[in-house]
Amino acid sequence: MNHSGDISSKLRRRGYRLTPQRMMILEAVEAADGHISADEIYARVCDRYPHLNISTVYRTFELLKELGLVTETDMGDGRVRYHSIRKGHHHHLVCQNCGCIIDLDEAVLLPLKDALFRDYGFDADLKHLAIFGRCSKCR
Amino acid sequence: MNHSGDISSKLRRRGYRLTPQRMMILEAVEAADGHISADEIYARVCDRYPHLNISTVYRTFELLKELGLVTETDMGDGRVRYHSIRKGHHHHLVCQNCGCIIDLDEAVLLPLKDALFRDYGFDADLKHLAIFGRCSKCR
DNA sequence: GGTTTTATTGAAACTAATTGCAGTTACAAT
DNA sequence: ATTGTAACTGCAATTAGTTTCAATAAAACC
Repeated sequence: MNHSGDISSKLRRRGYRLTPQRMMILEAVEAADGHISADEIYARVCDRYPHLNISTVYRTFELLKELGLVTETDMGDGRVRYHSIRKGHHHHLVCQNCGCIIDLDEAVLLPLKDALFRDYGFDADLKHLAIFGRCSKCR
Repeated sequence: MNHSGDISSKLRRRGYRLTPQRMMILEAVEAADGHISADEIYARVCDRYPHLNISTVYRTFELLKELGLVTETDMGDGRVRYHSIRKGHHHHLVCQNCGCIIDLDEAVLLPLKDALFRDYGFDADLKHLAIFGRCSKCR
């Protein structure tokens, strides 16, 4: 269940370091079931390791994103949320009226991804996406 | 060329008021060629009408968005940009490596919009969208 | 025109996120 | 084991955007 080994080497191979802060933040993201905000991670890690700065949390997420270990989604509620990539790709339909969130299968977006690649040579990063609109109830 | 008449009635019909601030902000958005940030609008309007508050700019954009007069796009550079709807719909491919922006025809997204409606009953608001990824040069 | 109602504004406080910098520390090389 | 150095951290300041609230002013009604 513990992946700190391969993450550690993944970091080191690129010249990054595995610090206690990073370990604890990564652990907390893996432990979280679902999408979690920087604030929430900060609060959870602070319980056990009080001397942590919120900016370190943001910078760690930046790094984890770069390494492809987490994805970032803006659900439109004013705070960005993060999600471990090991828990699978998925997307969201966010209703602008009632705020409900519908999980979306990746397959629906594949035709778009293909079209962008074919027509524009653009490799779209659709790992995590939120599409806004109106759900069936609110239409 | 002047639309303040029909905008004025559009506002009043919904119980909103046409204030000098709103007129000047809307004028500035129409005059801008392309996407413009709240800051830039604020600076431009302030030249002629110095007693304007930045929060009024944000609130006005919120309102104009609601009325469907402008759209909002996050190009990923840390500030949201606005665009008059009268200058046409379009979308963007934003390269996460070199930062270049490719204009995208609306038609490419129609199949996705249709699929979301058909499969999920979700009416996606794809008026303005930025898709991130890697352009042909940076792949 | 004058009065009233209530949407709107400006100012200031606040939140989420980012940045610059000086001091610290992981870890590779000795 | 010690050292050198570049990566990293905490702190404080900054930025984009939002919210609160008292004062103001559109526009509807007389």
